[in-house]
Amino acid sequence: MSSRDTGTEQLIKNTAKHLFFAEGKLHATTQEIADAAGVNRTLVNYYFRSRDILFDQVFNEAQEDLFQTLDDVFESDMPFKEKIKNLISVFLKEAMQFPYRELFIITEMNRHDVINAKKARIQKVNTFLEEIQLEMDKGTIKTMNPRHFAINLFSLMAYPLVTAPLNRILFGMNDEDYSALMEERKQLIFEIIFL
Amino acid sequence: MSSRDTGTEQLIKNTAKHLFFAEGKLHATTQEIADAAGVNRTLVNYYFRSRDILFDQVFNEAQEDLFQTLDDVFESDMPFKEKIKNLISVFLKEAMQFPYRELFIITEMNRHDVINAKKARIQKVNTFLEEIQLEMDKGTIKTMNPRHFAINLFSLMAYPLVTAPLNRILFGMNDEDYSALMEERKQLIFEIIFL
DNA sequence: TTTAAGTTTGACAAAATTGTTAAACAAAAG
DNA sequence: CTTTTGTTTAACAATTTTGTCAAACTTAAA
Repeated sequence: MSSRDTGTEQLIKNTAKHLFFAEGKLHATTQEIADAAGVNRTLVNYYFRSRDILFDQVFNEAQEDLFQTLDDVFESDMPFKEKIKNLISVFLKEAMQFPYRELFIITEMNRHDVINAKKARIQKVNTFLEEIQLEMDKGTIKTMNPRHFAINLFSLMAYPLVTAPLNRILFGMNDEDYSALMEERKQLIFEIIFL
Repeated sequence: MSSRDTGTEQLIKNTAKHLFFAEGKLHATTQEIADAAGVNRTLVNYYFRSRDILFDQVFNEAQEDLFQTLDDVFESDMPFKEKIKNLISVFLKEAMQFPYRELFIITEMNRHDVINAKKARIQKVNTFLEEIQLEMDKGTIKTMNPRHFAINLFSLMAYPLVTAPLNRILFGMNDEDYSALMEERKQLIFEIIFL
């Protein structure tokens, strides 16, 4: 860090994340980011050199944050059911704040050409899948390809928040009502996934 | 139509839809669209006047197509379970071809300021919700807010296709394997939703 | 208080994207 | 064949977005 830190660099980055992940403004311009942050646009270049570099940083941190959250949950020493309950609680909380984070990751992957994950990452996923398989063997959850279990879990958590603007309209609900509906899902998803 | 139809207008629109809905290139430029269609860029202006108008048309048609698909399924005269089986089959097929269509709708809604649905549309949704409620009363499906049932259903169908690029990497699967996994879901989702 | 280093700003330049126009072209109608 | 009408193209213009730079500013250290 430099000798004098005004927090502007973080402010810009956080504002960008808010526009991308929270508001779903997936193609915000540097001007829009600067305006939202209340700073001069050239500061984006001063701190990040270019728009692309800012995007890359946000992209990488989004991935790291997501993986960190999942790792924290899975490397904790709990019985499987507890882990899942915890995962739902933690993930849904983050997803309610940043519903479009995964979407941003996906669309950025589509813009460039798809990257491949680190071996360590894939290993962790496999460990999770094995843990799921173990539960199936125990009979706690319905038998299927463990990937389906993981896919189901994340679909049930993430998608309703992505489609919130559309759902609110179709269901005739305001923000508050819809949030309440999402809260209910913590319990509901757990019940669907097990049993 | 005009006296001489070269099909170029449709070609441009279809190519745009393919970039947006199939490839997830949610912010393709007119040049990228023209290139993908193999036509001169100015034809986009000739046929659509402006980029915005093209986007608006694609947006409206995406919504119409989505709703039409759902209406066709729900206004058909079948028992509930059959309808759902049919919905899964039809929707998943479309979603495999155009995984990002709903996403495009959502992000366009976020770019402008959210529109409100026609009353007729909301009425149809309510009819569907009532039908779900009826099934719950009959005991065919787990009792919950019918909106959850609808949300669960669409989440399980749509999200795995949206996150395909990420999932393929994390699960170490190629396109073919992942498609096979998605095929399996037709049956799987049905089993999760009922019971 | 002067200096030095980082920060912020506005003016400007460059690049990317979109839109316009006139002319060339192609095909159907007269 | 000529005319008419719709289509396509290339050159150009306008706009939007991004990037650069020097000067002004601010604060900490000398």
